[in-house]
Order: sequence, then structure tokens, then C-alpha cells
Amino acid sequence: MHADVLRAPPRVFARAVRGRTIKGLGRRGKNVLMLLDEGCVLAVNLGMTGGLLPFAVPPRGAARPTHPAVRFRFDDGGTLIFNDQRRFGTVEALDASEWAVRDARMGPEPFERGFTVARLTHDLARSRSPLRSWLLDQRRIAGIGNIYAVEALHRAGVHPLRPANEVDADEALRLHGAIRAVLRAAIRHGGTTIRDYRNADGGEGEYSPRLRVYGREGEPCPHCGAPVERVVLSNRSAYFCPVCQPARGSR
DNA sequence: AGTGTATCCTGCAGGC
DNA sequence: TGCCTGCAGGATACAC
Repeated sequence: MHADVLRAPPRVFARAVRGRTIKGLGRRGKNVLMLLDEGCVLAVNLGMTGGLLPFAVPPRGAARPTHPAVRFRFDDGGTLIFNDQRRFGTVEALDASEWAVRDARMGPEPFERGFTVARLTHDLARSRSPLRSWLLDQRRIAGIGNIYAVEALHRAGVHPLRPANEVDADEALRLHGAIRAVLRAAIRHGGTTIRDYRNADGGEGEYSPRLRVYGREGEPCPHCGAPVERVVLSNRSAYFCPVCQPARGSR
């Protein structure tokens, strides 16, 4: 339907998934995983506007998704449509070894036991990237996007432009806690709907009113009242409180 | 090798 | 009303 979300030629992709059975579901970073037999993985990255929409029967009329990109049909008559307005999402069929390579390239899951303060401190020291960019890099930590990177930095009291290798031990400790806290809170509230995001049941996430700085340029910092500022790096907005997140040093 | 920028695509809000 | 610009939750090819 829209072949550009497939990384492979459509016929190659179809051959890889036709007739297969979904044995389980998973997630790695921001990727939804459908586990097929023989270790094959159908990996879906939702991008900015992607969504997986299940239907018991093929949707007709107004029920039809607005931007269908890939359609799967099941033997029981069910249909799964990957809908993606901007088509920044991707749908890929990977064999076991291809998935292993992909998995190994991704950083730790924020909630796994191996993601410790010591590991974060060690990894930060190896990079001069601005922290906001560092947090978005899926090779460092898997699963953090712009909203939660920005929110975690505010909770930790660290400036988004701070070079990763200049973060001190106390800041790393706070950042580690802040990453987990913001993700935990956002998950508990069903995610953040700004415009398009919907959960698997079609409902909106309830976390957006709880965002402390993201999208709040000029509004008062909920901690100190100073106006929230916006800075653009790598073409993406970061929001921060100039008082709670000083450009240099600890708070 | 590591890092920052431009780009893919569509739609919407706001200014004039 | 309509045209223009900027912006949007992601990831990466490419230049330096």
C-alpha cells in the first residue's frame, strides 16, 4: 500500500511473512516485536505517527484507517493494519541472526537490571554529545524519545546542552533516577498524546498535562516559576528551566 | 570514530 | 479565503 515503510522490496517482505504464525509479542526500545517461528521477528517502529490497528473483520467506510501503509490478513479473517500518516515508521521481517545484530546495536533497556548508575556514568564519560542528543541515541539507552529525554533532564536538574562527559557523579545519579521515574510515570498514565498518539484500544495517553517543560516554552517552571526556555539542537526542540537546569555544574 | 545537520512525509496552526 | 512558514512523538545517510 505504501512500500516506503518496508525496508525490503514488498515481494521480499511478503515472502518472509506469508503463512507464518505469530508466536508471541515483545518490545525492544521503541520497536514493537511480533515473534514468528524459527526466531524470525517482525519488527515495527511506529515512528512519529504510526499505529498498529487490529480489526476482527476488514474495516469498511468510516472505520477504514486514514493512512494505511501495510496490511496483514490472518486466517481467521482478522486484519492488522499499520497506519502511518507521515510514514516515518518502518515494518521489517528479520531472521534470527539479523535480529540479533539489531538487538546488539541497541543500548540497555532503562528498567533492566544491568542499567545501573555505574553503567550510565561509564557510558556518559565516553561521549562529548550534548545530553539531550545522547539520550535520544538508541545505541546508548534504548527507548527514550524527545519528550522523555527533555522531561528526564528537567527532573534531574541538568541542562540539555551539557556535554555527556562533563556530567558529575551526582548528576548521573539524578539522571538515572529521573529516566526511570519519568518513564514509569508516563507508562502509568498511558503515554503522552499531543496530537496523534493512541494506545492499542484507541484511547489517548493522559500524561501530557503532567509534562513539566516539554512544549511549555514561556510557561513557568513547575519547580521554581522561571519561564521555560526552548533550544533547538539537531533540528529538534529541547525545553528546559534556566534556573533548575544551569548550563554548567551541579545545582 | 564521533558528532551535528539535513532529509524523508503529511498535516496543522498561526501570521499576514 | 488562501498562501506561507514553522513545527511535530524518529531514525539515518552523509559531511566534517
